[in-house]
Amino acid sequence: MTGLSRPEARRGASMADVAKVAGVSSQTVSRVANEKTNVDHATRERVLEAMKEVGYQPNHAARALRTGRFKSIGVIVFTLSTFGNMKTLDAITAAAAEVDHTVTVIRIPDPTRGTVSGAYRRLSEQAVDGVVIIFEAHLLDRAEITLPTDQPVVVVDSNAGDGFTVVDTDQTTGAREATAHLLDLGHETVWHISGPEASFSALHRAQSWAATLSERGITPPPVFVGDWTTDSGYRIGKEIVARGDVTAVFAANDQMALGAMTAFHEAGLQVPGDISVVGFDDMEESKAFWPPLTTVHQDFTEVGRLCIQSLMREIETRTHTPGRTLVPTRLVVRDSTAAPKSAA
Amino acid sequence: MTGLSRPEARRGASMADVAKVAGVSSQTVSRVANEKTNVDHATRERVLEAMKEVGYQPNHAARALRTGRFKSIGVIVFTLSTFGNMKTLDAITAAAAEVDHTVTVIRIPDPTRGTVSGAYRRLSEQAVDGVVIIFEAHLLDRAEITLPTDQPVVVVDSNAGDGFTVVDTDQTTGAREATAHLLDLGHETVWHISGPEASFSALHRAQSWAATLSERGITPPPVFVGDWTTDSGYRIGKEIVARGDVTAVFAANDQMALGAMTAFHEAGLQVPGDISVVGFDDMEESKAFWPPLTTVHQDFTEVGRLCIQSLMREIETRTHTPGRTLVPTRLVVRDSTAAPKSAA
DNA sequence: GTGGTAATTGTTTACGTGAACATCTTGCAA
DNA sequence: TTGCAAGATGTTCACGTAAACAATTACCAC
Repeated sequence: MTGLSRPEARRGASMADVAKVAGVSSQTVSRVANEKTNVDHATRERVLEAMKEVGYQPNHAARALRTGRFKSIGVIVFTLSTFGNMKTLDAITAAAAEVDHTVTVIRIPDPTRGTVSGAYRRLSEQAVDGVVIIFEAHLLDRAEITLPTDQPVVVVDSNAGDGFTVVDTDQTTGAREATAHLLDLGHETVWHISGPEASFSALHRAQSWAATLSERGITPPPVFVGDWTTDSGYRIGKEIVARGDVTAVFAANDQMALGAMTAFHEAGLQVPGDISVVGFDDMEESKAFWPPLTTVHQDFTEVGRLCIQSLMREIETRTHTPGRTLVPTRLVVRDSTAAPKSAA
Repeated sequence: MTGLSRPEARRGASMADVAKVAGVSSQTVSRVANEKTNVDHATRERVLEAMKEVGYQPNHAARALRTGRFKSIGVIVFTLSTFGNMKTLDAITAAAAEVDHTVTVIRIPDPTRGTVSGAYRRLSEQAVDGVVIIFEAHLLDRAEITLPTDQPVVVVDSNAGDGFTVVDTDQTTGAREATAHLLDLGHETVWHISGPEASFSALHRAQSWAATLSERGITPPPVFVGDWTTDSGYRIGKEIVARGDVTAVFAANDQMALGAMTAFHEAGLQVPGDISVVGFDDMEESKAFWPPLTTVHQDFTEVGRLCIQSLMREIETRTHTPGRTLVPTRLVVRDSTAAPKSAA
C-alpha cells in the first residue's frame, strides 16, 4: 500500500508494546510479568489487560540472556527403547516440571568416545542449566567428558568416575536378592544372562550374581551375554535348552527373561516346573507374562526424582558435590520360580 | 583482597573475550563461529586458538535473541509409558537431531482442557521453533488450543480439527486387516478390546473393527473398554472367559492382548486352540509372548520422521499447510491366531 | 507545616550476538 | 602511477529483558 517495507516477520509483542498500550514504563510491565509485589493493584490490572490485548508472550531468549538461567534440564540418553531409560526419562520429566523446568533430550546414536563428547558439547551450547546423563558405557570418565563451562552434571546408571554425582539403582543388592532367592529354593546353582559388556549396570548385576554364588561356595558357571533385547534372550534360551542341565536362570532384565522363557516353552520345558526364571526391572507387562515373572523391581521414579533434586541443588548453590546415591530395589516373587524337581 | 566486589558468578567467555585474546574484533569472532567464508585463513586459526584458550562456548540465548531461532522442537505428550508414545518420541528425537535441532519434552499430567492449553502456553514461552503434540483427546480443536504466536504445530495420533497438520498411523486400515484376518480364518465374529474412550486412535480402531464386521453382515458384539494397560486386558480377559462363547479377540494394543492371554491361560484355555488373539502395535516383546502374538505393526519411526519433516517445512517457509498424512500398517501373523475348533 | 519514610513508577544500562554498514587493505588492469 | 574491485576487518546498533539506581508521590508523626 505505502512505499514502506514493513518488517518481514511479525515477531511477538514485547514488553515495550505492552507498556505503550498500558501507559506505563516497560519496567513496570516486567514487574507485573515477574509477579513482583511492588506494583499498584490498578496498574497491575491495566498491564494485564494490555498484555492480553497485544497478545504478549515473554521472550524466553531475552529473559535467559538477562538472567543466565534457562529453566531447562538437558538429558543425554543412548536410547529410549529400553524400559529403564524410558521410565527414568519419564520420571525426570515429571520431577523437572515440578520445579518449573523443561527437559531437553539428546539421543546419542552410539556410545563411543566421540559421540558422547560431541553430544555433551552440543548440549552445553543448548539452553540448559544442567545435564543428566543416562548412560551405560565404560568410557565415562572425567577426562572423556570435559566440562567446558563446568556445568552441573548428574549421571545415572553408570560407574562413572568419582568426580561425578551419580544416582543409580542399587544393582548389587538387587542381583544378590534375585540369586539368593533361587538358591534358597534349593537350586544347586544359578545361571546368568547378562546385559552387554559395555554396560555398567550389566556388569554390576553380573558381579553381584557371581559374588553371591561364590559366598556359598558355588563356582559361578559361564555367563551368557545378551544385549538387553528379547531376541537375545530367546537365542540364549535355546542354548540353555541345549545344555539340558540348567534349573535356574537369572536374567539381567525382564525382556531377556521373556525371550528365554519363550525358548523354554518351545522346547516343551515347564516354567517353573523344569526351570525357574528371574528377571530384573519389573516392567508393567512382567506380571502378565506366562508365567508371571519373578523379578527385581526398580524404582525408576525415585531415581528420576533424585536426579533432579541433586541437579537443582548443584545449579542453585553453584557447587559440585560428587557422590553416589543408591535407590533400593525390591524382589517381587511371582510364578516363574519354584523349587527344582530334584529337590521336590 | 581489594575493596572491589568482583562479579559473583563466572559466566562463560564471550566473543568479546575471544576477540581480545585473538586481537581481532568480536565481529570477526562471530564470523568464525558461524563459519562464514570471508575470513582470512591465518586470522581464523588465531581465533580458533583463542576460543580454545578461553574455553569459548556460544551463548545460545543471545544467539536466539538475535536470530529468533531456537533450533529446538517442543513435544507435548500425555505419557511416555505407552509403547507408541515412547517409540514416537524416540523417532522424533532422532529425526530432529538430523536437522540439528534438539527436543524439549513437556509431559501433561492429565488430558483435560486446562492442562493442554496451559502446557501449550508454557511451551510457547519456551525456546522452541515449533511444537509436536502427541495426544489423544477428543478435546483437541482449534478453539481449544489457541495459538498465541501462531507457532507451527503438528499433531500425532489424534482426530484434531481440520486446521491442524496431522501425521498418524493408518488406524483404519490396520484394524480392518486385523479383523478380516480373524474372519478369514473362519471365526463367526470377532470381539474387541478397545482403548479408553477419550482416545482417538482407540475410537478409530473400534470403528474400523465394527465396520469390517458390518460389511460382512455381522452385527458387532459389545465392546470391552480397556485403558491400554496390561492390567485392563487381564481384567477383560477374565470377563471374556466367563462368557464362554468367544473364539476371536482383537485388542487395540499389544499390552491389553497380553493381559487377556494371561487370563485365558489361567482359565486353561489354549491360544490359539480355543481362542485367537490379535493385537496392535507390534512391540519388540510381542514376538516373544506365549504364544507369539499376531499383531498390526506400526511404523513409529516413519511417523516421527514425517512429523519433523512437516514441522520443519512449516518453520522454514512460515506457512501453515493443514493436512493429514497416514502411515501404512502391516499385519504380522504369528502364532496367536488359528481357525476356530468348530471349523477344524 | 515540616521532615521523613515507604510505596510506586521511571530511566539507564548491559547481557552476547549478528546484521548492516563503514573502512581499510591488497592486487591488478589500464 | 592511478584507479578500482574484491576481500578482510572493524564499528555501530538492536534484539527483549531485568537489575540498579533515580525520581516521584502519599502518608504520618511531631
